[in-house]
Amino acid sequence: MPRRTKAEAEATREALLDAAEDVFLEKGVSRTSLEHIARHAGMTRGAVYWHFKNKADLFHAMLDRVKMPLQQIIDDITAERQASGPLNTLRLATLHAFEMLERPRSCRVHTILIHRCEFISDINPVELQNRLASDCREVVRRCFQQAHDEGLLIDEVTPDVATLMLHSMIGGLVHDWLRTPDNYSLSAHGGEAIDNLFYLITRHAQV
Amino acid sequence: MPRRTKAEAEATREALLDAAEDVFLEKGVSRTSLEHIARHAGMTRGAVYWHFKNKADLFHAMLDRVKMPLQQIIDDITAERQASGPLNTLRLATLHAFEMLERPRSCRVHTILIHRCEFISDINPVELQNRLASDCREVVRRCFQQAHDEGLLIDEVTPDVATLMLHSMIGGLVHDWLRTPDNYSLSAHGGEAIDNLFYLITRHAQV
DNA sequence: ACACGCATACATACATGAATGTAAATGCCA
DNA sequence: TGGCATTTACATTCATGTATGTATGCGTGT
Repeated sequence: MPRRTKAEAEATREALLDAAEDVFLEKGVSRTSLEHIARHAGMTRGAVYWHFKNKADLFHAMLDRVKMPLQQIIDDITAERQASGPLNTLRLATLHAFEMLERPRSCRVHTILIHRCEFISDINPVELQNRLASDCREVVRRCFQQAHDEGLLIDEVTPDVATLMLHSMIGGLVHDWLRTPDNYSLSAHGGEAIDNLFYLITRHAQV
Repeated sequence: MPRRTKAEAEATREALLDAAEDVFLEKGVSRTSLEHIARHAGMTRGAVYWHFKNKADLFHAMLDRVKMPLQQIIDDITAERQASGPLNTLRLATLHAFEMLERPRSCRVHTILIHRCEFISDINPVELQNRLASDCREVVRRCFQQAHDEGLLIDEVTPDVATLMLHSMIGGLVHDWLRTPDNYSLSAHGGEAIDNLFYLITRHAQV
């Protein structure tokens, strides 16, 4: 059994995570055995246990390889708050999250999270999503509140309604797209829907 | 083992399906054993196998107990096409689907389908959802096309964009709600978002 | 109405395979 | 040489599907 360098061990760990992405995506998390992941990576099951405590640990490590789209939106909003106005901030943050999500690994991992897993030991993917959704909704609502206070939203749309509409549309676009990510571009289609929504709720100068 | 009457046997079958809903919801489909379902129903595993071929068969029977929200929308649109104008037809169909989804069994079964299962033998829940989504999108798009042809949509919104927005919003609202169905009313919140969307895309008389 | 025999609707037993986690072995390199 | 990063071996549990057992309902004939 050749002893490995640190770099080689790290490469093994990455190979296992890559394999997990592929196999989880293909078979779903529950029906994937650690043996299968190991073989897919050209290793044995012992190597999986050397690097990860169990399937849940492996799953967590896989999730940590990407940033959640809603977390991406929160970060962008927080970072760009003063940059280009609240509505544009929101819009750009959403479009950016779509772009990030279209990266192969992000797409894979999020498909697994949304469509390929139920519970993993003590991990509840639904709660994970819920927490992020709540956080994001709050950040978005504050941004819409600011837009409203600055008179940028049309009168008929409150910050709460705007938040509800944007948030649900993002969720629907992402879930739909993740079901068949090769069929169309999230950025293009999703971006179009989002741009239209912002157009509709934005107060335009009267001419 | 006393032989049961036909009515009793049917009651057993229903009890098993009820148990499946409860246990699948609690533990996810993959991690639920048929033994657990049987016990939950006060039966043994033999009873499950008498009534259902396997877990997939049981799962299918459970799904057949409810109508999918998107199928509900398709049916309503098809049935009410000439009734009250395309936009109102769409709107009412959507609100109706939300109402139906709020029924306890519908809520349970859809939560299981969306958030509690990966693959079940040869069943792919994602494909199931995809097929319905495609069908519904097509029906909705035709309805929006009709509205557009009758000059009911504002100029800036094409039937395709309207379809994309409505469809993704419905999806997002439903997915979000199913994660915490006890926290708020889908009909109320979802209905509000939908009403606002229709308000925004409808051409209003100029005064 | 009653008796009989078959079939049903379960409960229980059996056989098997798969997956997990842990322990022990391995070989190489710092 | 010791220890690391793996491979291999071991022990156990769980879940599945199938086979078998059981007591009664049901249908039919008298």
